[in-house]
Amino acid sequence: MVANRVSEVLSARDSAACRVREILDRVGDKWSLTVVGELGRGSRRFTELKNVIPGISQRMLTATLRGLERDGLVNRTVHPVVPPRVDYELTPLGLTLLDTAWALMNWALDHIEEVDQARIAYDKAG
Amino acid sequence: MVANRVSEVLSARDSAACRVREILDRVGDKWSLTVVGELGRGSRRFTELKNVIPGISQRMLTATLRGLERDGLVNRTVHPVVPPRVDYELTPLGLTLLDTAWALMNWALDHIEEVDQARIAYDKAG
DNA sequence: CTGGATCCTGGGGGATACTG
DNA sequence: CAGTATCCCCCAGGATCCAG
Repeated sequence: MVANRVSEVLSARDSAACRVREILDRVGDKWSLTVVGELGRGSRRFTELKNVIPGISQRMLTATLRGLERDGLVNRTVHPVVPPRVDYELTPLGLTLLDTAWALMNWALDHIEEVDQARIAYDKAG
Repeated sequence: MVANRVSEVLSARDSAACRVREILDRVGDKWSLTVVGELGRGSRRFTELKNVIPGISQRMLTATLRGLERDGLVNRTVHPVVPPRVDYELTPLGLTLLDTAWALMNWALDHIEEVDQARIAYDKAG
């Protein structure tokens, strides 16, 4: 439990902490993390992403991709062909997020059971 | 760019992927990550958290702590004294999230500038 | 058939006031 | 001090339609 840079910056209560939270808000939501994780496996088309991410609506996929593109994490490439083809891939900046994104998803994967148990116990006690 | 367990599970399109996203939704939002990060530095009282996390409302702090408690990440201890005193601390499960949470926050901290530049460029081009 | 824009509703989330 | 209750607004996000 080292006191690292994050905790120092956070405890400073300055605007940097606010900015970090702003970035987290963009990059920490489930769809962004999922999309980044999927694109980490390679370039994908819009429909491929939609098919591979069950439960996401077109609207949310579009919005998520736009946000990631705006933040410089994803490149959008339109191929002028018929039928239209749009490829999405991680930028170098996006690649730097990949390990962390996967780490968080791995954590979730590893602890689903424990979280479930905790919820059951909490709801029973409640 | 290794193909790890997460990408395998995600590509399997089974319910596990959905559950992972559910957990991410709870644990990946900015307030939960921020609270976990702060509690990683040690036990905190309600008001201490509120003071140290600028911008959070009582309502959101309460809701965030409740959610983390329900998921077994945070312990809530009420001391029967006047005035009342309530301490929050990470559970062992919560501690397992700490490194990853800090990693994500460190990533945000390290890449604020790049994200800002990307946004400016994107908005200018748009 | 692909990707994007529009419409509309539920609930996330802030501000404020009140309680044990 | 540590919440709960209430009001209210805004937008996340699903359903649907549009363009090429």
